[in-house]
Amino acid sequence: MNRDDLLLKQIQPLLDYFDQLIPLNIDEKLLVTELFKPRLYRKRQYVLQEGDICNQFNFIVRGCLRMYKVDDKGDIHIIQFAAENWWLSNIGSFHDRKPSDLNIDALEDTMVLQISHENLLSLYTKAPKFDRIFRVLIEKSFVSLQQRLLQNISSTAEERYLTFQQTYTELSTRLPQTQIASFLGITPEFLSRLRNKQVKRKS
Amino acid sequence: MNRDDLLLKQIQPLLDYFDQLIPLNIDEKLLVTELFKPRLYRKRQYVLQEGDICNQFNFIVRGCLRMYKVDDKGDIHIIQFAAENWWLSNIGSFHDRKPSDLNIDALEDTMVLQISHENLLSLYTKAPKFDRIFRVLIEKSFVSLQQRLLQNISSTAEERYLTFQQTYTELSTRLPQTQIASFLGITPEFLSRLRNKQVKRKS
DNA sequence: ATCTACATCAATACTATTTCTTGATATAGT
DNA sequence: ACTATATCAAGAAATAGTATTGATGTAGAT
Repeated sequence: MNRDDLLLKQIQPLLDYFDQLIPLNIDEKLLVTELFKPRLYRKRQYVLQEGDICNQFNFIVRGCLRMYKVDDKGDIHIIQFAAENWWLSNIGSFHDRKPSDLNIDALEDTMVLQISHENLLSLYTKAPKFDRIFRVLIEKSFVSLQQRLLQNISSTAEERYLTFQQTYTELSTRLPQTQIASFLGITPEFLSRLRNKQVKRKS
Repeated sequence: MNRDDLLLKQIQPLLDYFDQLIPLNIDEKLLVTELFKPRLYRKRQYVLQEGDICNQFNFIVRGCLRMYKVDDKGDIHIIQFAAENWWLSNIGSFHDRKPSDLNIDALEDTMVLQISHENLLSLYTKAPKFDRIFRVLIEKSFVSLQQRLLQNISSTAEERYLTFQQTYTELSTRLPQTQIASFLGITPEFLSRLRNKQVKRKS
């Protein structure tokens, strides 16, 4: 397999993703292949560190990232997980070119396809279809964020955990409970007790 | 503690380091505080990746970095370790602004203070004393590099290991043997046998 | 005032990952 | 042939990460 084939194989999941939203023509596919770069992050590695400007828009090919805020007490609050075929970046920092107050790091070894701010602008210019694609994609993220907020203001931890299990079935078994707890906004101990209750109820 | 105090506390080890070489006046200290940025790298995280231009000069506050070359076979050869109060960067790449053929990554969670190429030039211009400081500091690195080379062309693996133990007593217990082996240019297995021999000889 | 939904702390248990050791066998240079 | 070293594979040991449990505490709702 030569260099081009390898690159194509790495980019394929992203092309598939776009194609499913809105079919691409060959020129658009070529553009994507040019402008997105594959990159491997290893477990625990930072993708974005507080204080830096978020310069990449990330599409996850495999693995899992988390975006979180560290509060004054030093506690971590996970805003979002992103696994296969999800997008993640600090959109605020990315668009306004201002230092990020959030961190992104890898919960597993993670392969992403990333496009820089500059290249994304150039993509929009050269192929306006991507304006639409990225609008759709951000709307999707927006909706799931809204649901999460709603959940948070209206439900107990137990209900939130249940919803999490239903919405992200795979993640709920794949990720360490500590991470899920931090996502739900409870302590790992309490989550452990909730799960215990679940198990007992079933038997 | 407010933001400025925090920053000052983080920068202090570097100010102390400079002060010990050549005392700084208040303006110079202020410059250092402005131009060096603290940054945390996590274990295994890249500080510099082959192909990128080395844009930072790093002072290690705590933790440990390694700089290494990956050869055609994919084997790793460690050129330098750098722990507390040492400097590390790919000077060739840094000065000539050309892609690095070496990698730097973190063996432990590591806090560095780093100055960008641009800011270092500006530091030299604004406070020429730093020309002297950085000359001295590079001379020190140069000397230890020379000694290492001499060792390598003139000694057996066993002798090299002994010298390593004497020169970097702490590192020789702190770092995994795999890393030390790669630094000495032998296999971890062989290092294990050398150590075994040492232990037996003592008893 | 007490009940519910959570938190905190500490100890322990469990699991996975990393690191080290050992034996067997091979090779290149003196 | 001997010495210094490598390679490969298996297993042991050490460390780090994750989960569970008990005891105790607290704020807000009823």
